[in-house]
Formats: sequence, structure tokens, C-alpha cells
Amino acid sequence: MALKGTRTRRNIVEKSLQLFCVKGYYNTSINDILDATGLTKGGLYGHFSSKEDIWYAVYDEALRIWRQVIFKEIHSNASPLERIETFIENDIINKLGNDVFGGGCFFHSMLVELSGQSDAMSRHILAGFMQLDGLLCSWLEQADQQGMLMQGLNFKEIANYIIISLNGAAALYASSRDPAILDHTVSQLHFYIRRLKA
Amino acid sequence: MALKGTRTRRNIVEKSLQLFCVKGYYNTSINDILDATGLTKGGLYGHFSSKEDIWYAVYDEALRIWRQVIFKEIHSNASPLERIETFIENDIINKLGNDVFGGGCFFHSMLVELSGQSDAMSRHILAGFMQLDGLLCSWLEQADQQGMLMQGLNFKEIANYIIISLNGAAALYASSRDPAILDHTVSQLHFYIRRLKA
DNA sequence: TTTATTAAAACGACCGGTTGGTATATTATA
DNA sequence: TATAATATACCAACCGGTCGTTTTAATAAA
Repeated sequence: MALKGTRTRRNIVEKSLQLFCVKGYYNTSINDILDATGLTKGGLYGHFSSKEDIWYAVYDEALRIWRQVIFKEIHSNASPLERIETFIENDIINKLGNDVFGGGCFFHSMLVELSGQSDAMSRHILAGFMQLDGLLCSWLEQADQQGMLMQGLNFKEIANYIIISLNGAAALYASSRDPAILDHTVSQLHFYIRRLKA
Repeated sequence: MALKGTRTRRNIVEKSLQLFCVKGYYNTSINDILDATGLTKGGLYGHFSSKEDIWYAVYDEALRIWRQVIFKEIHSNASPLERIETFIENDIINKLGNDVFGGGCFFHSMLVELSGQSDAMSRHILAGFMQLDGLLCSWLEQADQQGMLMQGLNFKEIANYIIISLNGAAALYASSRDPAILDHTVSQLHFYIRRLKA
């Protein structure tokens, strides 16, 4: 069994992730985290030196969970376009629909809340999206090399647009909680990607 | 000339709109608004009875500005699909690109920040998006009646998806400030809508 | 046109409560 | 017993909001 301190630290991160997703970063107070974990000030600040430190740990945990959900059933031997479609479905149905973050999408919520508030933190999130952009782009290039795409496409633009759509869906679903949002987005993104084919 | 009180009230709303867009609602303190307007506590609370009251006035003002920007150059005698394309360009290039809200899109920022925080306020914003959804839907139906669209389309779904895309673009542009985001979104939404044609 | 009256507008000290964070004492575990 | 983990008490700064007072501006009377 892991050391008690390790378990406590994990618990702080997990509970904070939920709180940040539901209430946002600034609207989650240290006291909220204390209530959720059953700790007191001293107990918490023995594990983290600031609220911002907690956030960075929460970000890493969210990324770990997200990767687990998103890359499920994505096999490198599948066709690049299939990988993109599976990726989209995982992001929308499995991530948003199954509510893995307990209220919206951590990355999108933080992107919006922190932009204009904390340069360091918002750049941290944006860098993550850039990486994802590169991955989608490389999949599109692979699809192109296999002659699956129509000519004259701008891969960077398409990858960008897919990420934009996913973020928009996260925003509207978090607020409305209407599952139709998810279905519509998957359906229309599917329609869109089919039109890219050669 | 308008009464002094009226001018002051207007100023409070305008400055608050900017602050809410840049810093968010909760992260904008009453003191921030006082600094921006040059008023003091008592002066401000003579015009509004609470911070939330200010927000509702700001919402109305944002809606007024948005309508002005978005419906420019949209003529009812133009074809329905042209109206949709112009609407999208206005929302992305003229609203986001020209920075009419001084940092991101008020409606999208508030939608994300307030969902899960204030039921009343987030429902207020969501209702606005629903109305917009209905408008886009009716334009699509008109286009269909004129035989401009391919068969078997789900208008509700398409209208929804357009709004989702616009919100996603607002999120990423607010954070990255990269004009390419705007160009990519307009370009890809244009591609998407062209594929709906008969 | 000056002066007196009145109402609108702005002021700034103050309220209770909360914020993120610290210092020190105490308890449980390895 | 040594040390990791937690509890307690406290801090200054800030939060949204109230309240009695003073300033400013429009209006009426002289």
C-alpha cells in the first residue's frame, strides 16, 4: 500500500480536479478543497506550496485521464481517417458524455477562465492544444500520402477547425447538459470529414 | 444632453462590459469597476443594487452591440445561404477580429464561466443562444424551400453545429490571439456550408 | 440676475465574511 | 525515536454591500 502522504496527495488532486471542473479555478477556494478532502489548512499546505501548484498537478492528472479516454480503441494500424473519427467520438461521447471530469471539459473550462488572467497557466493549456493540433495534422498528412483525401486541402486549417469544434461542443454541453449537443457535433463532424475524402 | 446620472450609468455598463470580457465576471471586483469609472462605492450603488444587476445591464448592452455588428450587410432579400455566410463572417471577422468586446466574446466567456455557478445567469445566456439557433434554423428551412440544399439534412443539427463552431473559435482566439484561428474557422465553415448545397 | 430651495449624485468610512497563505504545535507512522 | 503528516490558530488583504454625509446641479423665487 502506498504511503499515507502519497494517498492524501492523490486525493487532493482528484477532488480539486472535480471542483475546478464544476466551479472553475478562481471560484474554487482552498476551503472548498479542505471540505472535499477532509483536511485542514496545514495538512494541505504540507503537500502543495500554493493553489497554483495544485492546479499544475491537477492539469497533469487531467491529461493522464484524457489520454486514457481518448486513445482507447485507436490502433496505429487503423487508417488515419478512422483514427480521427474515433478520436472525435472518444472526445465527445466518452469524455464529455460520460462526464469523466465531473462537469464539462477541464481543458476547455480552464482555457476560457484563465486566458487574460494568468499568462503562465493559459499558455500551459494552449501548448497542450498545439500538441494535439500537430498530432491531428500528422494523421491528415498520412491520410493524404495514402491518397485518401481530395486535393488542395490545408491540413493545419482542418486540424485547427476540428479542435475548435470540440471546444465549442464542450462549452455548450457544459452549460446546457443537453446530450443532443454531443450527437449533433459528432454527426456533423462526421459529415464534414467524409467530405474531405478523395 | 442626457442627465448626468444617465451618462454615469452608461459609463458603468460600458466599463464593466470590457472588464467582464477581459477578466471574467467573478474575477472583476467592484473595486475594479470603481477604478475604471472613477467612482466610489456609494456612487456606484446609487445606480445599481448589486453586482448581478450590473451584469444584466451589461448583457443587454452586449446584445445591442452584437446585433449591430452581426446583422450589418445582412439583407433580407439576399439568399438564405448568403445570409448565413455573412452572419458567420460578421461574427468571426467583425466581432472577434475587430475586438468589439475588448477581449474575446462576452457571451461565450460568460456561458463558460457562469455555467455551474449561477443557474439564473447561465440560463439567461443559453436562452440567447437558443434564439439564435432558431433564426439559423429558419434560414436553412428557407434555403431548403428554395431547393438550394441537398436532401436528408437535419436543420436543427446544422444550426446547432454552426453555433458550436463559433463558440469554439471564440474560445481559442480569446486565448491565443492568433488571427489564423479566425481565418481557419471562416474558411472551413465556408467549405462545410458549400457541401450542404444541392 | 441673483439667491434660496430641493433633489440627484457622489463620497468614503465601515460592515461581516472570505480569500490564499503562514507559523507553530501535535499526532500518527515507519 | 525520528520524521512525515495533520491540526490549530492566526494573518493581512480583499470581497460585495450598507449607510450617513457632503457635494453638485437643476429649479424656483426674489
